[in-house]
Amino acid sequence: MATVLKHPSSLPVGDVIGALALFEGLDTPAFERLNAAAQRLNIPKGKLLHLQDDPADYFYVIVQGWVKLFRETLEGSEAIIDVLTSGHLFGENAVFENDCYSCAAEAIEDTTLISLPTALLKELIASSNQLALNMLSSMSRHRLQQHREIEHLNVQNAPQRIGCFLLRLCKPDQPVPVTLHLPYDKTLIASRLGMKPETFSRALAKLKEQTGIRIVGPTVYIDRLQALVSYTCNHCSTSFPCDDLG
Amino acid sequence: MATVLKHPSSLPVGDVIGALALFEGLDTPAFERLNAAAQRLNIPKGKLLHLQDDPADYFYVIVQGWVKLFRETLEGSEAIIDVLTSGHLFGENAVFENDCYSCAAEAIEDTTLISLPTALLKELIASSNQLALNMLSSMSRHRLQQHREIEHLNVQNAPQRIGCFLLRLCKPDQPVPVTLHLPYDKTLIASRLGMKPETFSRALAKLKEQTGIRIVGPTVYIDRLQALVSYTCNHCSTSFPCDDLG
DNA sequence: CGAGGGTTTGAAGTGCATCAAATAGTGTGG
DNA sequence: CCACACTATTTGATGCACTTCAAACCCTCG
Repeated sequence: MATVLKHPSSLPVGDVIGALALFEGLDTPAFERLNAAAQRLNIPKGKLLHLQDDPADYFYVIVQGWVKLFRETLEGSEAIIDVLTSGHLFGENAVFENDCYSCAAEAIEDTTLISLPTALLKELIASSNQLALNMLSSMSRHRLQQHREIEHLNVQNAPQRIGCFLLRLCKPDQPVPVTLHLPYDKTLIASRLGMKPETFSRALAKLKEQTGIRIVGPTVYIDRLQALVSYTCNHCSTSFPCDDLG
Repeated sequence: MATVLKHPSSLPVGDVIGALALFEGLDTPAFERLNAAAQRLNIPKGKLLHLQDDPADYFYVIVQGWVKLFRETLEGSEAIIDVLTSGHLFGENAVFENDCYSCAAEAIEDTTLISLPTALLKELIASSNQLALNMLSSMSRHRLQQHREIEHLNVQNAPQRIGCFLLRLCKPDQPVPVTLHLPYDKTLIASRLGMKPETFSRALAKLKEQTGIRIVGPTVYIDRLQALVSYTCNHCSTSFPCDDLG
């Protein structure tokens, strides 16, 4: 397991925090306090950040890298709840949950985080209505996202879930043909989509055959976007481009 | 389809609103405005309340009855997102979503609702930090609930999902042996748990055989709670009693 | 080159869906 | 109170999708 990160971000902590939608419109004193309490962390791939039900003293902003949130059963099987990257937060809703994390979190790539005390967030939310509103809006987006997740698990089959995953990687203004790079291991994407690695591999092959996409290692070429959309989105209540979390 | 409700609730609108955790600690003027804008609605079973993406002028409090929230695909298959009853709210997060509903809603039993204008909620949230905090706490609970839902779909098989559903119907202090009444149609429970009615029927039979529960029509007797818990909860990260939404 | 993890492929099994039909339950009008 | 219609539920037979177990392949990195 690497201890040296490949691409440590060098942005000042304040800039990262300042760019977050969550802290938009926050008054200067509050912002200063956040800034003073923020710590930058470099986390190697594979490192466990916290377990479910751990006491939550800090929440995190991802500067760069990837983090998976998951729940693990007594039997050892795990369900991935979400996989997050730059600009996303996690652990922040512990504030409303007995101050414990509701999921375990693990860095799945070398990752740079900023940690902030949950106690401070709690205090600031209570005193700043602006911050509370931002938080509400962020939660609401997540909630919508979760609704979609549940729908996907129910109504889409394996190749369609993969198609949907690929489409959500497409930037809205990207020119056809689209070239994508899978953001993390196929095994992990599989788990993220609620299937086994073997199933993922076979389902991807089927998707390729059905929609004419080409796959070279971790790179995917989508020559006919429309073919992918019509194979995938007819089985979903939201159609492409289904705007993802900001 | 009945037009007359069986058990129309007769509680004054103000009492119902006043009892909601969402409006706890709200100041009197705000409360008065809500009260003045509230309307009681008697909805017959089967009535569609709104579709996904409909403009959301009102959100609703369930006084009594059952409402399902769902998403429907172009192909006609539907995914149930949640099934709600007395004291639950729905439609309120449209406030953060372009003022449109993110799910369709349908009364699945004769139901009494109170409708409130989303515009008013939006305004009150912006001016009352207390209300914003209450809303955050409600959303956070829902979010946790959704995480569990995703986990269940991923790691539990059909009989276990049913077992989990039954356990969540048990009141925490209920004496063993427990007697439960299924709150709505088996077909609907099936869909709620992401399976077909035929599968539900067979899975329930299997659960019965495995855990010694007895089933008489819509009534379930749980003689050995522990048997049910151990069959069900070992495959989940949360153990009984997994406190549900308040 | 060789070790180890990620990925693919093959063969066999399981769980759930589907289609079809029987049965039970409920509300209706006579 | 009964016969009927209609819906909810169960049961049976069959098929498909996904999983499981096993082995091969590939790629990276020391």
